[in-house]
Amino acid sequence: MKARAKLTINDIARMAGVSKKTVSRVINRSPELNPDTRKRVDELIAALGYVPNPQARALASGHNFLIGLVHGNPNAQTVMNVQHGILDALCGTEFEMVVRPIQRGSPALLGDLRAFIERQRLFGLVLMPPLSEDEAVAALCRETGCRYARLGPSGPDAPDDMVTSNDRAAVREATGYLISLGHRAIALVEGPEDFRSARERRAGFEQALVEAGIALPRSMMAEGDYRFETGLIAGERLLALTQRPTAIFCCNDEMAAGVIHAAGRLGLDVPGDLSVIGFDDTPTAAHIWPPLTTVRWPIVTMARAATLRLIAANDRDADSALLFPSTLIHRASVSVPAVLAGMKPLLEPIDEAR
Amino acid sequence: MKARAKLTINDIARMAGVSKKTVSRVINRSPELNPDTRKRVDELIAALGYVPNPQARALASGHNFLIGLVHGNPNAQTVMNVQHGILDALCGTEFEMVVRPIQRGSPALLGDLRAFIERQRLFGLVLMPPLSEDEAVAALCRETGCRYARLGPSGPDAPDDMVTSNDRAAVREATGYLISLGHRAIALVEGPEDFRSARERRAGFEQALVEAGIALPRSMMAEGDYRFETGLIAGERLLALTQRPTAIFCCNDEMAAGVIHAAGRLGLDVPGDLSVIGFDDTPTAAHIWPPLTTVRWPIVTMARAATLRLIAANDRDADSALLFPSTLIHRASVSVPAVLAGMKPLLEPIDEAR
DNA sequence: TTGTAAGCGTTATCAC
DNA sequence: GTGATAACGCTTACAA
Repeated sequence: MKARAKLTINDIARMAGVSKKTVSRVINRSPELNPDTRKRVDELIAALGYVPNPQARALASGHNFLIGLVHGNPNAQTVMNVQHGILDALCGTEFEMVVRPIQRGSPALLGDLRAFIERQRLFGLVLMPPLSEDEAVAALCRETGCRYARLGPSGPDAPDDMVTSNDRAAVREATGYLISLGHRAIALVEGPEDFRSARERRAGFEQALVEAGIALPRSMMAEGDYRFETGLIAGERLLALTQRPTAIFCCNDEMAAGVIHAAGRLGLDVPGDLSVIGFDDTPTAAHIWPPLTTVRWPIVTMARAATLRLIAANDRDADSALLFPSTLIHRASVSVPAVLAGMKPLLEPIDEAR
Repeated sequence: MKARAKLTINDIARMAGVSKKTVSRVINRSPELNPDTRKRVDELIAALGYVPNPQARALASGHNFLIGLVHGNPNAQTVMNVQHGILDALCGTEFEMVVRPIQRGSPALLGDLRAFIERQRLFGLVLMPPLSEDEAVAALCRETGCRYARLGPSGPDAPDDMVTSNDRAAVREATGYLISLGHRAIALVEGPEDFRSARERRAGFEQALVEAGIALPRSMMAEGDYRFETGLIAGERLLALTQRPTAIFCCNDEMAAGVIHAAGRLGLDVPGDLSVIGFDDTPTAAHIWPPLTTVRWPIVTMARAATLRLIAANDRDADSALLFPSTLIHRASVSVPAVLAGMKPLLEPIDEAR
């Protein structure tokens, strides 16, 4: 355990009575090696606690044992969750995570990213939305020889190497749940158009309404950008409608919190006067009053899987799942619409999840 | 701009007609250099877009241009804010940020940390609470020659190289505000004892009560650990008291959200029946209903200042402020106690901050 | 003030 | 299978 910082490959080579190249082969798990030699060197390395110097490896091999996380995501909790997943996967390996925020939509994006990759000699990059949806970024990675793993919602336009969750199906289910409770005047607070997640979630919402034969007037759809403030504004507009919605599906939790906020300002009771469902299951969702019914996207698991795939030496390790299921988390922000309260439920009651 | 990845110090040296050592001196801003030579080389470097290879520098010099963020902090938003501040400071420099979570209280902590520092040859470490309060960690940094910057609340036991905010004074002010509104039955939800912030905040609370001559029975103090759930439990206990508090100060926002949650469950109106103040001004604080009055700790600014201090080449840059003021953010979770409502205010009304 | 030579600790090349 | 020897691109002595 002691003096570990001073041990070099030369020490190991000398003590094992082999050349440094052989030790290098052991370290790098080269297939062409006598099993006995490997075992002997491996044991010596373990006994002495030798750890190869990452800087020297980086210089000699041309790539660093660094996984980059580049994000331009507005949601702090999502970024933290992704970091969590990455670090989970990296724990116990020789890799470290380096984080770099980027200005979404900046013209310098590609240049900065290239400089980042080349300068740090990144081993790989984890891309999260909305960057994961940018084909130019993926192309840059391929060109620079930097591996990458993408995280995002599935969908017809999703690349097939992406680690995904099925947002559309999840929202369809959530909306279907509202319908099953008797809601008919259901509004939607959308996310930003340039996020595939926003488009997928809207598609799921629309699909559920179509299947139930419910019309969706334009007035029942409000734009948002995934931030609280836009949820607040959207909520105030929707709740001022003559035909006020009895339920609102929001494309993420922050905006749902904004809608609940708007309801509070107007003196409306949630869920008595208005049911609300969000998406993401951020901590805020559980901490607001009433607790928010929402869709849980298994982002930590997905980030872990993506990272494992990234650092997998062989393709055998990489054949893990690519699609992770989202689940509806039932809390207190949803109920039967007031006009139906006290009446016989239209359908069987829904079991509480978890 | 092109082929920047291929340029080496040798190319620059040859083209500038100097030795590579001279180029190295230019890169490293060595003071002993002919200004003309420096200018000439500098211009060539700029013209060619040459960027020194960080891996080679790391290997040769023994330290990497990496700033580590080690955290065992339970609050995701705080961690994100610190990352924000660090990256702000690092933007435009040659440094990158590498993040590493640690298991707080783990016996392997010091060993892991040492391995991390030595393996990555970290240039410096940003320490946030509660790690910033651990003298053993600071000692380890000194021993390994890794610079460090500490973030945390000021206080009698705070080291004087720490970048601080004055939690005690801020809480004293916040509590004084409650008292000035007429509250007398004021409860406290504490943070974990091993965080100095928790101790300082309690001290500020107690000080305010003492100054106003208000007794603080043990029953009016509830333990918490900075997480929502403990705030919920504390709130339920405090609100079940025969002498129910009319105001509760919570040592952070998450626990305040828990208390508001508990009030909601009991059918109590906030702020009508209960005023609540939190600490941190996380996004959740603004997003819950009612919006939470809270203390804003300038954590992003502090992290930025700490990082600038860390990477400052000369001490001239490091003489920036060490103490950053916190401010009380007035929102809707506080009002005059119900028993006094409608009566003449005891004091002048308080201006809305911001 | 500047240059020369010797590393830093690995991996790559190409013999054996 | 294994081992000399040369990179990798830079910094640090130590000269000049």
